[in-house]
Amino acid sequence: MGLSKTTVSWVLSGKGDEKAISRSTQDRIMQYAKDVNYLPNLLARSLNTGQSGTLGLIVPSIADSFYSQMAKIIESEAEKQGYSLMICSSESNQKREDRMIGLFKAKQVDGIILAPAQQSEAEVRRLVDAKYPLVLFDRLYPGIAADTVVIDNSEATYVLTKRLLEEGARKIVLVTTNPHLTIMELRKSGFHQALAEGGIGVDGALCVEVGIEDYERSTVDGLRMVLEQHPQVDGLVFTTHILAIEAIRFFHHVGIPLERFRLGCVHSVPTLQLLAPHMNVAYMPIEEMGAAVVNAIVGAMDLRNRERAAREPMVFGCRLEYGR
Amino acid sequence: MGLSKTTVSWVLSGKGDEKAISRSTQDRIMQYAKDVNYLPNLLARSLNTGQSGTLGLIVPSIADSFYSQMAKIIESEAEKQGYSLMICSSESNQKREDRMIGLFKAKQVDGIILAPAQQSEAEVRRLVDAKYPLVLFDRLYPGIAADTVVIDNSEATYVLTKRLLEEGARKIVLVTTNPHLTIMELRKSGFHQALAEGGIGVDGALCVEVGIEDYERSTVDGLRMVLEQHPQVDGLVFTTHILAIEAIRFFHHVGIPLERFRLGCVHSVPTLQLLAPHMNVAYMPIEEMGAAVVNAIVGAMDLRNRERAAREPMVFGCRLEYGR
DNA sequence: AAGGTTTACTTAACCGTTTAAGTTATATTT
DNA sequence: AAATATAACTTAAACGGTTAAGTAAACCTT
Repeated sequence: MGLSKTTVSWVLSGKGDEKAISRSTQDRIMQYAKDVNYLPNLLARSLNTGQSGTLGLIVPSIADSFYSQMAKIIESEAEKQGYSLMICSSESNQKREDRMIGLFKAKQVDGIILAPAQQSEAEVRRLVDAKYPLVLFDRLYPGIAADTVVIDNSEATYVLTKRLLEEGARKIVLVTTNPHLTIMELRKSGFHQALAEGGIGVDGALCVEVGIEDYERSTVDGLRMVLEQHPQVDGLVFTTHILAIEAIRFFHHVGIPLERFRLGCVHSVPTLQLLAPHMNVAYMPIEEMGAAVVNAIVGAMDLRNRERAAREPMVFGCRLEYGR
Repeated sequence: MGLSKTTVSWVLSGKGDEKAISRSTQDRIMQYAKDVNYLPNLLARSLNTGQSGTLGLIVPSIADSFYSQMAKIIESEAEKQGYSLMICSSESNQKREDRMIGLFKAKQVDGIILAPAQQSEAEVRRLVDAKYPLVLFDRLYPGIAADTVVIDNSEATYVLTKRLLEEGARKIVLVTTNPHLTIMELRKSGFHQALAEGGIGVDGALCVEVGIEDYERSTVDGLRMVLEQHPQVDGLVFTTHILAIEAIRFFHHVGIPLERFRLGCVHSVPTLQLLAPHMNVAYMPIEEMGAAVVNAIVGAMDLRNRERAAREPMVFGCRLEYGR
């Protein structure tokens, strides 16, 4: 074209007027770009500017409806802010997660949004120490000063359990999983608190802890055992929809009518209320949390290398929907 | 360190011996890399090598369980082959999809895996013409010579419909959506063929076409209308699980017992068989399709710029699971 | 008419890698 | 002892952009 790449770069990035490039040259460049379907090489641009315009999202399982919905919201929120999103699924595997964090760093993503697989802190702490823009969600790391977005975990089970008590349940089982996660401890403590306030001793609190691998069998075994030992169980609180579905499957299978139990569940899927119309559900506010996550990561990126105040987790209340 | 970056680059990329770098120097470099937690800048590497080691995946909706499961499989298959995956959700929006294709090209992804939002060919054809490595799935473009992975769409509804006929259904409604998609035409034609072979005139074939936006209302309205006009309907074939779930919700809501109908559905979710135990389901072989997609894209990348034979779509049969 | 501004560009360095093509000192061959 | 090979590196260019600094001509000022 007989023009330096500087001129072309200026024009294409909209600095033509500012840099006093003549109208005719600008038009010529724009026309040519259109003709050859020019697309900038974003790798080159990022290498130069140090910003990739990409956020990384790591979730335990993209096939889980909660995380895939979050991913959807986060992607659209990120797009609004001019960022694109790389999504990876750690499959609840710490090794994979660590590899993915490394990959994201190597690919120079501007910030990482992470719902960690386990409660392990090592890699998370390294990110924080390196002042890498990071937002955690659906997990709590009490000792780590990273922005965090969570639901009010103890409140969710607290309100659900209270509700079951109001409905007349007297012998309630908590069905939970991943007990090493802080969020699950909190869900358990909300359950306990409601029981205590309801005049039911926490000592007698029943709890089925389901292993996350082979949770199908594990749920069935746990339920069978607790129901054998405590036939008078009349309420079930599930800490996640997956457990509720497995339990429903089990009850269908063995022919125990669901109506025998008052039910509560943290989070849900569209079919759950069809399966158990009297299920009380604490819905996670996915849209709000997705927006909060993206706002937080953008904030963290703006403040990169400046001092960040150690912030309190952003805690979102759940929307309660009562079963009939 | 007092060494040229060439030396360092060679050692770090494992060419130390080949390039005759002394053991002590190699050790020193490796040790230093470990000490400073060195991570290569993959942008720079990609800029240089022309390969980003990244595949792009665009699905109509990452929150849809079919696509999120596919995404999960594709990601793990891609990882096996040494590629990482960028996932984007077009939200069934052609503009968004086009933007994402552009973004992927600009980010120099090595290949694009696409389940297009609409039947529109323009952008897809441009990719093919530019010999951009591309694999399509869950969509058919009869005129386009790109690798394609689909289920046997007409077979799926054909077998399901046959099954309903065997079960004694005589007045079967097809509940479908997105009629402009070739895959949906095929599903309809499979339905028609089974009816014809079953001695039921295709002329009398009933079909509810649900709009994809506000499909909840649209499903309800369509079902209500067809049941009013044809009270003797005794079978329903759904071209996707979403429609089946909405229909079940509707029947629950208005108090029509599901058992009145023989049921069939293309694809399913774990809760569907709980909701309707007599639902016959044509399961998409997600693992196989995911592996096929990744193998195809890797093949397309290897052949980049060489002539590619115009290939037939890779058609996968569905696994049928009969309701009880 | 000398000096200053503005217009319309170009040069060159840089981002962090890879890689073809040197370079220098030492070891081996004839 | 001269020629040749090998070991152990270094130099410089390239990938495709961005950007600070430079330049030459045209125009404006006093």
